[in-house]
Amino acid sequence: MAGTSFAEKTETRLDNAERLCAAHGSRLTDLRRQVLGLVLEAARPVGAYDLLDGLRADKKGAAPPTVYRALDFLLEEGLIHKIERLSAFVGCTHALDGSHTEAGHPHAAQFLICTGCGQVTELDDHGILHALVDATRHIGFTVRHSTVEAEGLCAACRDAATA
Amino acid sequence: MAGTSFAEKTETRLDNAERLCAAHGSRLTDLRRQVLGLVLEAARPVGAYDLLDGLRADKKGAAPPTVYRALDFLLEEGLIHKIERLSAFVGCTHALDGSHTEAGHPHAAQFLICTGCGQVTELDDHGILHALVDATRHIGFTVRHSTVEAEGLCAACRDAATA
DNA sequence: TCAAAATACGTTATAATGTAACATATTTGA
DNA sequence: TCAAATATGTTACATTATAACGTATTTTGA
Ligand SMILES: [Zn+2]
Ligand SMILES: [Zn+2]
Ligand SMILES: [Zn+2]
Ligand SMILES: [Zn+2]
Repeated sequence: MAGTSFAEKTETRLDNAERLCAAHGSRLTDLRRQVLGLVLEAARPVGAYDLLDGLRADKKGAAPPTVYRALDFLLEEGLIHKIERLSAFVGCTHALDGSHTEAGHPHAAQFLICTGCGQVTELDDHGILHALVDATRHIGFTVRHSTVEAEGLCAACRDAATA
Repeated sequence: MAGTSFAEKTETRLDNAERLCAAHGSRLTDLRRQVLGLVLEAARPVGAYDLLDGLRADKKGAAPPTVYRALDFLLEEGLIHKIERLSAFVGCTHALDGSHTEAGHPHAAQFLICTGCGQVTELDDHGILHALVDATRHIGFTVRHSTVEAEGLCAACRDAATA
């Protein structure tokens, strides 16, 4: 009926997402919920075609527009982010786990991509955003949306490398 | 012989690029010089396949790997940057115009993309980089490379919009 | 100088990512 | 209940990028 079922933790986050959508007057349909679930269950950023494979376990013959439309919706609702350098998607921890029940609108975030283990960490650092706005204001540029992605090594991978 | 010839200003920058390469022990070959010239003459970020079309004016039958290899070289030399959100390339003003004759190695930069006119401005703002490093250090993440791209309106387009 | 090694380029084929366009189904609201 | 809006299915295609292998050129050192 509602397709695949996910781990409990994921279902909790999906329920959070559903509430956020309802609060915006939008609908987290079964399909969108399923795609979001697939994103959340992945330990790492997932590509659109990996999601498509996941979807096909349930809905044979699903085609790219199906997954891209769901992703567009989830991006607009601020439930996921796209990592541009990887052409891949991650759940928004801010919206789905945070105590910020008011969240769910697109927000500025920063992503730390570990080239060792592939993990991506989401930051929501005001200092970075301020520095960006400061630097752009005095040349008259108005920032509407920002992409900040850093590649490097997480603490665990750095320790493993120097050991 | 050396393919297309470019505007004087471009040739000057190409000569700068050639000096930077020589200083690194690498070679700005005719092909690479031509691709860099095409990037520099474009008023805006250029896609790889637009560059390929440009190349074909001179070398009929050129294929994608030709242009991608040249782009890879130019990226490694720090002579151009890739704008991830646009899958397109721009010359590095820092390396090619700057008084920084020591430049030419990849450096952290920030890009302001105007959605009105398509112009891209390169910043080299230490405050942004510091904010990023500060925010990541205390969670043990080591930044190796950063991508910072902001979309919005440049001063001219903002004025035109509010007029 | 000349051959071996390294570097750069040519060529073909294909992978990976993303959309346009139009048909059908479902939901919403008067 | 029926029209409008929203969501999904389906086909075909556009765009971006790379793998693999062969040839040409340049560099290096004997
Ligand atoms: Zn977020
Ligand atoms: Zn790691
Ligand atoms: Zn630069
Ligand atoms: Zn503008």
